[in-house]
Amino acid sequence: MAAKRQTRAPVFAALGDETRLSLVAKLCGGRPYSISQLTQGSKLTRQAITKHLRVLESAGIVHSVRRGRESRFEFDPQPIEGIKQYLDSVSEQWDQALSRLKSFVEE
Amino acid sequence: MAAKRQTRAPVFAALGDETRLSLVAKLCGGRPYSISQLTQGSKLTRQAITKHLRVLESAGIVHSVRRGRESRFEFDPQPIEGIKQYLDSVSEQWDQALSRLKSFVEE
DNA sequence: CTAATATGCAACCCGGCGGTTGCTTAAGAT
DNA sequence: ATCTTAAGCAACCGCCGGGTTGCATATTAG
Repeated sequence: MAAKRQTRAPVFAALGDETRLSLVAKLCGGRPYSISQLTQGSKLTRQAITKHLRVLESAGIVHSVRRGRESRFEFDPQPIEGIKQYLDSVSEQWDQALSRLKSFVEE
Repeated sequence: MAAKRQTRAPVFAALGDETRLSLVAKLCGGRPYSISQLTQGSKLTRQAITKHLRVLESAGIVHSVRRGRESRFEFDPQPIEGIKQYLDSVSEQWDQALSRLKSFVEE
């Protein structure tokens, strides 16, 4: 699974939009929502919401399941876990840099 | 500086680019880098790198300090800590949904 | 002083993104 | 069989983002 590297930028990009963030906020509650349901309350068109959902889907953050005439979207946690790990590694590097600096000053 | 709330989408967007991710990777090591230094090794132009740095700066992830004729960029950890917290809340919601589902199935 | 280095500024190009409108097709409801 | 609701498809639009080139300016080196 080493070939999966360098693929977290699209995940960040997918989350880099307020509309998409609110969609994620709704969907991560566990319950699936149809496109129409997700459009309710939003000032945007159904097609606009659909496009945003496709972006999230391409990033692997959600997936759709056709159910009758509606397609229900469900949350998928793996990509977000992935970027959480990445951010942890960034923080860790930073913390190590800080402690190196501190011990340097102290000596 | 309290009126900064609900502004994590720009942070995600700033990280939604491979070039910017590698800049962050370099800068989070603690050592400041000038624009020319950051351009070294990259196939991009100095101006391209500069633009990326400005994007990161607007998101609060880095800041520049003028030093003589060069401007050195340094990492700033707060915005990334912010989105880490946000992602934690998403994961938490998801986990709670899972456990609710589990206990529902079990009864 | 002069040359070289580091950056800033501005214009420009192109492609993709966010969003809309219009029409079509698929499934339920009556 | 018909009406209605959910969604897909496609074209179109304005705009911003990533990238380049060209030139101007400031600071350091010789």
